[in-house]
Order: sequence, then structure tokens, then C-alpha cells
Amino acid sequence: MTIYHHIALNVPLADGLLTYAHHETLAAGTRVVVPFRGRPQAGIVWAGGITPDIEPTKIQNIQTAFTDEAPLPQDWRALLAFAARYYHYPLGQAVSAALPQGLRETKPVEMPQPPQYYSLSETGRLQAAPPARFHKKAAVWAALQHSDGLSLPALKQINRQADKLLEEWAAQGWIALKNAAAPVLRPSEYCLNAEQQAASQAVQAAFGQFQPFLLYGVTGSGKTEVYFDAMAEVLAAGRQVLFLLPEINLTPQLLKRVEARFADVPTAVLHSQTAAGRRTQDYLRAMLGQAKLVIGTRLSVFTPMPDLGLIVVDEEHDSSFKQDNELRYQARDLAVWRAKQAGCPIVLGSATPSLESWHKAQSGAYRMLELRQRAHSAAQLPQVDILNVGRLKLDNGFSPQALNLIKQNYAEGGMTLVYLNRRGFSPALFCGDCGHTFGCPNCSAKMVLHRRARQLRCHHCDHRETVPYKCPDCGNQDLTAVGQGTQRVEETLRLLLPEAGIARIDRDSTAHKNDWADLYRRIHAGEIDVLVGTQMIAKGHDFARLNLVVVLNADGSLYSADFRAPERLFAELMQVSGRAGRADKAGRVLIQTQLPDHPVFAAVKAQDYRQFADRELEERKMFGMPPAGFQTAIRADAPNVAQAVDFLNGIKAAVEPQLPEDVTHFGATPMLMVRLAERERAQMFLESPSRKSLHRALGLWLPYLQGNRDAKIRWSVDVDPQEM
DNA sequence: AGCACGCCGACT
DNA sequence: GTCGGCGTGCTC
Repeated sequence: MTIYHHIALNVPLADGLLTYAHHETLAAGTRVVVPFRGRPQAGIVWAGGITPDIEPTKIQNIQTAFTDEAPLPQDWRALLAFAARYYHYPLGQAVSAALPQGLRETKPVEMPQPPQYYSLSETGRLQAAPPARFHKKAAVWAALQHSDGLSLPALKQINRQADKLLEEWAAQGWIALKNAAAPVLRPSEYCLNAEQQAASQAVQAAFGQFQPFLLYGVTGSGKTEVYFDAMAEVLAAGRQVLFLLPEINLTPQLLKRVEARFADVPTAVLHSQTAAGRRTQDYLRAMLGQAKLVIGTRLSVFTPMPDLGLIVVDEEHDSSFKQDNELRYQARDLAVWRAKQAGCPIVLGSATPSLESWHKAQSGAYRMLELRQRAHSAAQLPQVDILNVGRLKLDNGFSPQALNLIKQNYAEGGMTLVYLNRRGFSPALFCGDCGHTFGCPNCSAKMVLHRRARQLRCHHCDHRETVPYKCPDCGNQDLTAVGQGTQRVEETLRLLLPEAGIARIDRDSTAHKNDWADLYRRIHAGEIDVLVGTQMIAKGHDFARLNLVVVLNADGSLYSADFRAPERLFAELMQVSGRAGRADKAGRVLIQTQLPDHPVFAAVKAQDYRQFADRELEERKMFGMPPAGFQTAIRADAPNVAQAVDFLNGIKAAVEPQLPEDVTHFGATPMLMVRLAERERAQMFLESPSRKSLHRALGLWLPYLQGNRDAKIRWSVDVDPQEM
């Protein structure tokens, strides 16, 4: 008997499915090993019993079918099929991207054993408890007696020797084993305020049906407690919860909070730093319904979960939910799709929601839940001042006002955060005589001076070279560093406040594993008076003493052509402002800018997202920009930009006559950063008020793109691009 | 994407 | 006569 199967393989073919033969029908979702180009490759059965559409003599046999492993479930396959179709990415490669390392390999994997729950058997219950003088032994016995099922880890917390005792008692026939038990949830010590309560109730009322919520609440309004409260209900019912958050928020502090609240819930934490083996096991535990709570970054949106009862996306506006290479998916959007598929509610939370989600909440597609008050009633919103530095003479980037505030705050024992988004010492080195600047040889970017390392570095491709001592053009030895980076700001502050504890937090200062933990400890020990930091510091960290935030150079991004720049800047400034005065002190924020009249600053000063969002949304609607319209970017890169532009425009000319009327087709343009890592890039945008038309237009493009025979040119399609 | 195949110019 | 350049095409 020869049965043909469609197998999803990690190959860049349009549909990614290849036909292989087997002597019996394999269930869809089964993992198999097949020969591909003479080498064994792992794949997933997509369909069995199909009629081959190629010559049967070409079809090879499946080498191994892992029928002992649980197959990837139907809803998971539907999710991948959707993602591949929506993001115009080969199905087989999408499948491969969504699987953990272990399931991409040609070896069998071990299925995780369901956790065992121990209790006393009927004969056990008739036994006398161990004498009280063996108190550790007696404690385990008592725990078993008073529960109808405890896991080994829970028992080991009572007594490290619990496994030995269980073995001993099991031999007597006193122990009963069970495979499933609804987790016992400890009641929370946290008391929700009325708003939080109402939000959680609304979510709970939607259990068992698809309903998206936008949980909009200012920094410190206690969104996490609302998630936890709703999650607890789902978990107590024995169902599963998927909790997505940006990489940067998946910190040990957050995990501790989860651990404290959901100690007895079998949890899988999935993120890029989890070891491959652990990750595979966690993936399988979730797939088998053993792990009830899955916490992770964007990639975990693909975790199969048979009994999904609730999805939470924290900081839903965060750009890290969008994958920016290979399968360019937006995890937040896929999460909403999954909630619909699973028929469960989904909560998207943010203090500065994406305009996409805000728009949907306004239109009623999502239900809005709002937290207006900060949860600690004592906490106040910070006072924000916008300082026009267009005409001021700055001292190493600081206005006199900023320096005075920092000095005064230090004298009064406060802690200051100086925020700027630029690492290194200075963003440009230049020759005072001939004006020579130092560009990266691989990218169209200036190299950043890192003075301590005596290097010029490119922050885009990581090219590094030693700082020259003279100008390569005119030989002049007087090279000037212009502009401020975190290193230079740190130095300036040390001169200003020689006695103060000053620390810098950026990717350079936290490059090693323990650097961050060390800094964290010093900050909390009160050793730090002034922190200098980049975005890294803006999110998810609370420092009790922090009561002054100074933002240098806030407006860099506003000069860019990206229409989302104000939205991102607003979120960033709100987030960094929220660091000031979280506990009992009202904070102060000083923002230096050359564009004080830009509306984004008025909104930040008023701490008013609504004002900002409504205005921005009006503008987007006027120009048909997202979320009022939809976009797709088609990008190409080649050794030089003309090749990339010609490639795109050539296809454009061929496609244009058939293009749907409501799709706007722009010409190819070099990207803002034209050169990146020795490649030059161009892009072209398609826009339409209709998603359907846009996808139809892409359908016209793809055959031409896939027909590209020029190995020098690479291309990609980015549906709903986040960056211009 | 890779990797073989094949057709053409430069060389021992 | 042979080595290797890379344009073309396929992967079940």
C-alpha cells in the first residue's frame, strides 16, 4: 500500500508542501523524517491520503514517522496556515519558525510525563499518622490527609525528603495517584479597587466566548492585578492561560510576582533565552495541557494549547510583538485571531495603546476597560515641563535649567534619571578643519565614538575600528566629538556632582550577565543618585526614590519620515515620565526639545493619551494611513540600490495594469538607511482601505517576486509594516 | 535558499 | 584536453 502525504518542510517553496509516500495513512500533525535533497529533514504531516500532483516516480518514502509523539493539533495547523497566508510566507518555513528546536530535529523527542498528584489511598486513610516527634514526616502525612491531590514539588516544599517517604508509603499501598487536579490557588493578598474589580468582572463575564478587551490604564493603575485576577479564575477552573509580553518586561521581578501569585500552577516560561531542551519540553507540556499558564514573548503565540481559556497581551503597543525578519508576524494580532478561534476573551493592556487597538476600541470592535486612577492612592501624576532648547546654549547637551534641577534634587536626597536614546560617547566625530566625518563602510550611518573602548562603532552592523588620531583626509589632529551619548552625559554628570553615585544603564554597560543584577542591587541599596540610561531603563522598573526625570534630545525621531514616529515618541515619553514619583512623592519631568510646539509634547505635558490618540487618529483617517487604511511593504536589497529599485519598479510596471482600483501603488524608493551591512535597500508601499484588495494585489506580485532569478537580489514582503 | 548541471573562455 | 566561471532550474 502506498499512501501519499503532504508534508510541511522548511523549504522556501510558495506553499511549502511536498509529497511523500508511506505504507499507511498518517494523522495530520504527525512529525516525520523525510529525505530531502538526499538528506533527512524533519517535517509535519499536513494531510494524508492525498492525490499527488507530481509524477509518482519522483515521490520518495517517509523515513520515520514519530507516531509515539502527540501530533501537532488541528487548531495549531489552522493558525499556521492562516499566518503563512496572511503574511505571505511559505507555509513550511512558517511551521518551522513556530516549532521549538527539538521538534525541528530528526530525532524523536520524549513526551513529558503528566504531573502526578498524590493523596492517601483508602487503606492509607485508615493508618495512624506518624508520631508528632517525627515532625517533618508528620507534616507530609498531614498535607496528604488534608488535600485531594498534591504534586511532588509541592510536597518537597514541605519536606525535601518527600519522594523517599512517598515511595515507602506507596509500597504499603497507602498512596493514591491521580494525573489531573485543578490547581489550588492561594487567595490573593492584593485588594482590587472598584475600577480594577469592574474590569476583571467584565473579562470574567466573557469567559467561554470570543471578546477582545482593551485595558487602558495609566502607568501605576494596576493593570497587572486585573490580569492576575481574571487569570486566577480561568486557572482555578483548570483551563489554560496565554500571557504575552515584550521581552524587556519578562524580567525576574515579573516572574517572581507570577510565582508568588500562581505558585501551584504548572507554568511554562518561553522566551529566547530559555535553553532549547527546556523550551521544547515546555512547548510539549503546554500542548498536552499539562502546563496551564504559558508566559512568553511574541514567539509563544504559536504554543499549542488545547484548553485555552484566556489570552493576555501586556504592553500591547510594544513594537517587539512584531517580528521583523523571516515570518513577519504581529503576535498581538495573531493572539486576537487565536482568541477568536478558541472562543475565549483576550485582554490587550497598555497605558498608551497602539492606534490600531484604540481605533478598534472606539469603533466597538473591542470593548474598552479603563483604569483612571493610580492604584496607590497616594501616587500622583508627575509634573511635566517642556523646555525649548532651540536658542539655549547647552553645556554638553544640558540646559542650565536641567543642571540646576539635578543639582538641587541631589542636594535634597532625591534620585534623578537622565534619559537619552543614544549609546556611546558621542554620535559623531568630525574634523574641525576639513569637515570630514566618519561613516560606516558597510552602512549609510555615522559611526559612534566609544571613548573608553577607543573605538568608532556602527550601531547598525556592529562594525568597529580604532579611533584615528588624525583626519584621514587632511591630517589634522584636532578631531571634535559632536553630540551626546550616554557615556558623555555620564562624564558630564561626574564633573557636576563629583560626590554623587552615578550609574549608566545601556546595552554597553549591561553586556555581561550579572551587570544588570548588580546595578539593580546598587540602585535599591540607595547607592545611586543619578542614573543615565537609554530605553532599557524606561520600561517595567520601579525605583522608589526616583523623583526627577530629565529627557535630553527628545525630538530626534520627529525629523524622520515615519508617520508613526510621534506615536512611538509619545509612548516612550509617557513611559519614562511614569518612572518619576511612583511611590509617595510626586515626580517632576523636564523634557528638552527643539520642537516645543509639536503636539506630541502638549499631550505629554497634559499626560493625556486620549487627547493625543484622538488627534493622531483624525490625521491618519484624513490620509488613509493605518489604522484607517492598510499597508504592505515590499522590500528588496542588492549590492547597490539601483538594482533593488529597478527590480521593484520592473515588477510594478508588469503588475500595474491588473491592480485593483482601490490599491495605491507607490514607486520604489531607497530606504532611509539605504546601506545596511554591505547591502543596499529599497522599498515600495502598497496601500488600500481594503485588506482584501491589498491581499489580491500581493497575489499579483508574488509570482514575479518568486520568479526572481537574480541571486544578487533578495526580497521580502511585510504585511502591516511597523517601520517605514 | 542551496546545489547540481551545463555551457563557455583560459590555462597546464 | 581540462579547470572553473556563474547563469538556470529544481527540490516531492
